[in-house]
Amino acid sequence: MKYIHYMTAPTEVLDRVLHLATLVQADLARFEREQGLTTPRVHLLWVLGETGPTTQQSLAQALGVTPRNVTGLVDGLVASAHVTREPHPGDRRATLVTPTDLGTRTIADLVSSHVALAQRLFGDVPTARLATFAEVLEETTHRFAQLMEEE
Amino acid sequence: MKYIHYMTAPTEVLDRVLHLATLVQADLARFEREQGLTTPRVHLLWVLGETGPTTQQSLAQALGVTPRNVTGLVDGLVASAHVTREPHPGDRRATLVTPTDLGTRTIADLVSSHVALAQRLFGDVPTARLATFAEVLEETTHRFAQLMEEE
DNA sequence: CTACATCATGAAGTACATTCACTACATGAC
DNA sequence: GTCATGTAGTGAATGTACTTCATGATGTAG
Repeated sequence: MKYIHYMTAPTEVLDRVLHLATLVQADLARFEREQGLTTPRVHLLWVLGETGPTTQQSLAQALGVTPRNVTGLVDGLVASAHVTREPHPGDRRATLVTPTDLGTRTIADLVSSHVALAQRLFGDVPTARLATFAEVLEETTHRFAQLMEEE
Repeated sequence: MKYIHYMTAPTEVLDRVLHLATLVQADLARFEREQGLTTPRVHLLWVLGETGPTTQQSLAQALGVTPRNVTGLVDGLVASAHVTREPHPGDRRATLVTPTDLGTRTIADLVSSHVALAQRLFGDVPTARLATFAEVLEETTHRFAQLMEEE
């Protein structure tokens, strides 16, 4: 009854990757509901956790969105008391988006949730198989990044 | 260049999976720009390609959004002439969202782009390695789906 | 000091998504 | 048949995310 027949072997593998990505997304959505946050705001907090206090320009670049959009995201996170805008010590135009105590705790929860998810997913996979899995992933992403370059 | 085989950490593997998902997403974004479509609309078309003409209720369930939202997505796809609303033969309340010629062609392009991406990603991976990769994926998603059930 | 670039934001617009209320229609009980 | 109840789709209102364009404030090179 299906309109489309597309199941070749590589396609099936890609579909499984996408399925896993969907499940991971669902896990993140649970975290977001618990914390009363949204995906873009969590993404911003994640970047903030990696870099520490950052200008909105840098955040825009890291998130791949326009600076104007970061203004809106930061507005929301200020309203929910996850971050504050601090003056940039060396540039009076810029603000340093800085996590509050709540923000720091949220980022820590996010990281531990991420690690726990990885453990649940891959913790029981035998070492040799997991190594092969990771290698194929690395080769694949590397080759794909090269293909993107060529265009 | 590595001579020592360090044990692969689950978190590192998860990060690689997410990285690959990001690259795939970027490839889809290219398709969307070319076709003048958005991710939710492409998703709807994809489902339509799998199921054939469908009620908006079914689409809402398949997409995991509210029926009201499907109304809006279908409005957009009707405006861009990708689908039409046809009367449901057995239920005068319902409409059958049906791809137009353009919609059918777009779905075909989407599928072939999907297959081509899979080929570019996994086409050159040796069969045995790809099989292990797919197995780990399957075990992982299966185990994870079970863990989600228990809560 | 002037010219130009950069940081953040106001204004305006589009898309996605929600909830709530409502109309039209279907279906099972009597 | 009629009545109660449920289902399909949409209008209204709202919130978030995202964009482009314009502007004020500040930094920087000449």
